[in-house]
Amino acid sequence: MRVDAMDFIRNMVSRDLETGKYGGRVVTRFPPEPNGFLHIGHAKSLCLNFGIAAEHPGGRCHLRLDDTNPDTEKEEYVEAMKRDIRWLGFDWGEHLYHASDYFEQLYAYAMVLIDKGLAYVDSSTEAEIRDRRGSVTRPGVNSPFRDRSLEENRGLFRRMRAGEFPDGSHVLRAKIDMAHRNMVMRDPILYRIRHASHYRHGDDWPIYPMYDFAHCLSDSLERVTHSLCTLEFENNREIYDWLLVHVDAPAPRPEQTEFAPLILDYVITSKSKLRPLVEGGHVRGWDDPRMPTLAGLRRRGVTPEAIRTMCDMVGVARAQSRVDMAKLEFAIRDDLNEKAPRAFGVLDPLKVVLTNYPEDASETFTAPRFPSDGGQSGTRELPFRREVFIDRADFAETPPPGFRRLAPGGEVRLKYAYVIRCNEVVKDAGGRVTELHCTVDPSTRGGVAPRGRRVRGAIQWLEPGSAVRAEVRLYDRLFAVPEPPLDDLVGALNPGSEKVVKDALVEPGAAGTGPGAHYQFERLGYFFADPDSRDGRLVFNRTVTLRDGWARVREDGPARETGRSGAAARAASGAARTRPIDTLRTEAERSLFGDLVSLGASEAAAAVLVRAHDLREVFLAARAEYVEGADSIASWLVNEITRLLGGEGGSDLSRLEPSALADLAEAVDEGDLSHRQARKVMAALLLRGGSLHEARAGLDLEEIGDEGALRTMLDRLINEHPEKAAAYRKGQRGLLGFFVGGVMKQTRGKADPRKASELARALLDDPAT
RNA sequence: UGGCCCGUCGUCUAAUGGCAGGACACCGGUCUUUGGAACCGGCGGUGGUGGUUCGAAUCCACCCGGGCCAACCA
Repeated sequence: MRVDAMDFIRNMVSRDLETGKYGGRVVTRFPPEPNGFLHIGHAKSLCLNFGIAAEHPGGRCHLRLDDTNPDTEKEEYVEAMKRDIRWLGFDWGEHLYHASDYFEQLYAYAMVLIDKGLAYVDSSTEAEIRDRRGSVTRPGVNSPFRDRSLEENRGLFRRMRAGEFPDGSHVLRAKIDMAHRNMVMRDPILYRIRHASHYRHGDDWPIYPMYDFAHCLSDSLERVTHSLCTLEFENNREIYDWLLVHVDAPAPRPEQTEFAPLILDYVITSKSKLRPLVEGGHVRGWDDPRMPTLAGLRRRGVTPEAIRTMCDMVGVARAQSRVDMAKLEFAIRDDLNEKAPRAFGVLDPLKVVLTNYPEDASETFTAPRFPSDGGQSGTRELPFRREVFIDRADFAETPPPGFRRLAPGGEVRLKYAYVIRCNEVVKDAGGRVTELHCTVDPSTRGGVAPRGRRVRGAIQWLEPGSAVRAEVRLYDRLFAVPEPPLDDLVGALNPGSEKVVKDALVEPGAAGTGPGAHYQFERLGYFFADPDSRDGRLVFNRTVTLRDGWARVREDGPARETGRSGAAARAASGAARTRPIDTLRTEAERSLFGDLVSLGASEAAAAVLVRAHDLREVFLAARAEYVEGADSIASWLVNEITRLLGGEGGSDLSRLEPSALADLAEAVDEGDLSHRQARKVMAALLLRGGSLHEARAGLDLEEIGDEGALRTMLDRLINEHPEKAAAYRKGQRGLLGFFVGGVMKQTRGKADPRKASELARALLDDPAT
């Protein structure tokens, strides 16, 4: 299952391929720090990075261990990560890298920065550095070591590398700006001294590069094209680019793009938060089937295909989001439905004596391994005798309305065997049901009901002599609440997240099942043979239950929630009308606002001009040349020009001649130029300056206003889409855009949209026109 | 309190100024030797207020809500 939607990152990659930005190369990377286990959140990144690489001929995805912190990293994590990535279905081929292998080159790059006067050795204490960094609202102050000479910095940094200084005595910092609005840019630390043994390089290095320094340069060294990371690194993009530029990294340089991390309801992925759960014995380990780690998911019985499908379903975007567990569950069931053979399992056995079945008789029924609607085939054997066990949950002494299973005096189908009727309920002294006396209907042998008989319920059963014992572990979500509070995870644990059934029964065919087998125990869910299964002892983990329509009916009481949607509720509460002047805070602003309005600007435009003094000056100058057009001029400035200035194109307000703006506004007001044409002209004016006349001359401003031509196109559209025309006439006004848009498309944007729009409306409203 | 980012059905996500669409969930139906699967149908959304435009989810402004940033972690 592949959901074919191009996300914003794939769009960007396609665009870069078209423009030849990277010479046709597509190189991504997956850069985990080997300090823990990979989890479901990593799966999204894995799918994205490896997915994009696989979608392009020659594309590559590097596996890079980001191992620049010797304190936390271990080889065993590297091995675990490789295993998990392969299991998920991805292959880095020969592209396995380690940031720690770049230490020598990184050191050389640091020297480049020092030589350029862009990095210095700071000998302040950690606390001093922190204090001098300022805060988000307060600028920082320069370190007293900031202006050391090049020689001094070079010497100190060399000695740092030589191991002459103790931990914490010096750091290397970039020299940027201690008052920078972005905290990351306030002279970020590039290197720290750490006399620790690195898992790969032992004691070779007493200094270690920081993430910001190592990451962009590692990307560059590997000639990565698209460096994809999660949203929390947004603020780091600025230092990423700064460093590559200032060390003169070769172009084209890698570029960082951020996407929203995968956050699942009822799940947390923070390694540091998960650790206490493992160490506190709240779970069976990092691979506990309730853990969000890939190892845990695997042990739960979740398949790599299911995880990949879920990632596809979730998509990739920049909006913060929380994903409903139902998506993962859907993906799991969707995959396992095709893969898992069916078997009978009884969790809580209840004895059924078939009083009219001969004491010494027995027979064996054959059941399919997969339902007839599934792809695979095969059969299994089910022995049958006078005594069988059914699940206690499939009997109700006083059945609720709609109950389709066994009840006193009622019938149920023992799947693939017989329809039975319950005649007597036997209880112990405590009133607990101990066995049921039933009779089989011999005419239903094989479980088939004769024509005309409708037996709604069909349940699984097992013959005790042949059934095999198994331990079954029923798993549910680890946490009881969708957003577990990080400060009290233990308190948020779901007490029912694991229920162990020691003496469950499974059908004889499951005997000898080795770890790693998937089953669907009919009507119970999907199960996975745990690694604890050995020496004939069977342990099954419930991966996920089956979708259960009956449970929904039962649990949804009469009071279903029918509250208003969030949006409707919000709309009802807020919604105060705001006038432009109300957005102004000071008296001076309001006074200026009044002046602008009296000069002819609209209130909406005036409120913006009050705040933007550069636009205001252009307004004043242009208005002086076209006084009656003050309103138009203000509007152009506030809407179109602001838009162009905010875009990528390199527009510059200083290039705009006020007189050209005045001329343009006048030309539009007098019908000499359509608004659409004027927008093109405006873009040129902001890019290249000059007069209106010059700008117009350099542009193709052809506009098709010929009614006959427009009419021909519209007639055809209406004839080709009679259902749209009818819907429009029925009140679906939005469809006007379909017809106008069609004309615009056909003319490659050259039709006069106003005329096309008017004509379309006329033709649709009155076909006889 | 500063900077940056983000708000589209309950949830996730499309629509690159031109038909607000898909998936999951939910509801109903058909079918059924799994209250499963499959199939059919339904419900349901552009955070708010103004503005620009022939036309706004998309552009502009303000407001509201959310996230990230002040490790010698990544």
